[in-house]
Amino acid sequence: MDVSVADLKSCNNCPIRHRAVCSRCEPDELLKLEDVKYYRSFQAGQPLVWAGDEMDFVASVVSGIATLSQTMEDGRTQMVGLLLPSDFLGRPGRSVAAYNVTANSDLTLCCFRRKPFEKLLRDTPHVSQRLLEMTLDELDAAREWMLILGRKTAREKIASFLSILAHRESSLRQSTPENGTSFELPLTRESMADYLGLTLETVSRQISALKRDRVIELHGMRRVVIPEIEALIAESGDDADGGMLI
Amino acid sequence: MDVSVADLKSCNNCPIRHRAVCSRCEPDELLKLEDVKYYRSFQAGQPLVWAGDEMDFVASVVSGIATLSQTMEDGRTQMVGLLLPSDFLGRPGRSVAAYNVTANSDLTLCCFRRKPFEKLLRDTPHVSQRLLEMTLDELDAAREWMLILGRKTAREKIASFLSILAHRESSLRQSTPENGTSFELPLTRESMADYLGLTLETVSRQISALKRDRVIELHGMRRVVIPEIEALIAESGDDADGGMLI
DNA sequence: ATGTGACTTTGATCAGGATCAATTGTTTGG
DNA sequence: CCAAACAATTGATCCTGATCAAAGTCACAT
Repeated sequence: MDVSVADLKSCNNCPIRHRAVCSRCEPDELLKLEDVKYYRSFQAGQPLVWAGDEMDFVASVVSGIATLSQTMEDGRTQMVGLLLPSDFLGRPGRSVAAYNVTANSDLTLCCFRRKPFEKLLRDTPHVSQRLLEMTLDELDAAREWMLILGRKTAREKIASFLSILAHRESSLRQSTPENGTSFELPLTRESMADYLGLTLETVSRQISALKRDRVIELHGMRRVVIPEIEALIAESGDDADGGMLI
Repeated sequence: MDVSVADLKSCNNCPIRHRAVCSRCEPDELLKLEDVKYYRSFQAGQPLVWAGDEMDFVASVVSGIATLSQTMEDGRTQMVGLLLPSDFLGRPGRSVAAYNVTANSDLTLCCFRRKPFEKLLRDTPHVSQRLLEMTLDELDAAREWMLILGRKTAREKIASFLSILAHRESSLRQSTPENGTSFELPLTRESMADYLGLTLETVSRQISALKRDRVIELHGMRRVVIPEIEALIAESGDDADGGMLI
């Protein structure tokens, strides 16, 4: 799924064209966007912005995974956002980053200079409407996440996270999760811990426990197979299906 | 701070006029809003909507406090939103409520029928721009809240919550929190527990502990006095000041 | 192949908060 | 003024997940 920068001169064959903040744009609006856009790439693990930094751009994630996180003085870290391809980074109207942003894999961003983008936001309703929609989706995801953080047990947290990933995996194929679905874990144990408000040891133990109980299979350390999606959802503590956060 | 429905026929003397979703509207836009608006009042404790219900309106909170919460089958509850006067309830483009909404005090809403409001959103940029801004603020608040839920100790959670309230209290007076600030707790111990991902017993114990340690004073069960705001913030685990969520 | 460093697993112990249970305090309405 | 319902406090005990520690696995460069 790697996308080389060379492929991206034009928006026409952009892989996130149909979901990103620009998805509703008419051809003439796209032209205005192209004027202020540029691509940047980052290596896995690289910090992108620190909370408090000046940030003179906003961006769409083109490929790879970025995370937003907050850190307390003593080092405790909580992830507060997971940015996947087509997700939007930055806040119009604010020039100072509120969170640490890290490239969790090799990452390509489609950046827009902030000032011109803000003008566009005022002038082209298709952009601001899409951004509103995306922000509302993110808010829903954040609220689902709050239930996970505040009320779920460690096992339920892991099962919820895995069923979110399974759901997203199958939604890429425009289907619903089915038995035998498999995917790569996009995060290390430590990042999962920061996502779920756990320690990395607890994450590891609970993954081992789910494996022992035959709820999941592990092939290598990263590839997960879900033999029975219903069983996983049952472990997540959700009645229907573990929230379609992402 | 009670507002009788009779006072509100016109938007001109509306108490939330300057902060609500309508705050950027021109007089002619306000007229369109007035066409589709109506007021509803609820008593303290009354459930307003259940997750899954049809919801044919969106609304601004005029006075009182409403909460959004999610419940698991076994009854575990997590509050995911706290709606204060001027906050917006409901999601344009979605007719089914995603959360339980409860009136936590006597409550007055300024409701808009959903369909006409959505049309307005498309036609009047001032409304959609303001809604985007409010949604981004809510997302920031949700992310601050995620740090509290995922990584803070019970004592830090209570201290964070109290310093948020202190901050909001003094922001009503357009100042920063100062020593001797006092305010009423707007929630019961149980609601605080649902907010913070704790049990009501732990909430009670930690409030008692903060009182014992002279970080706060309690006058009656609900009125809190903060003798030294810095001391409270230090207990919250935040470096600067415990997040200006609300 | 060997070593290095990052990542992961597993074990032993501890502590913070949950749970269960009993009182006490506060409103409300008769 | 008292009963009843609700809200809050406090105590005793238990258990989940954190912490401290060690060893195992993997990818990769030399």
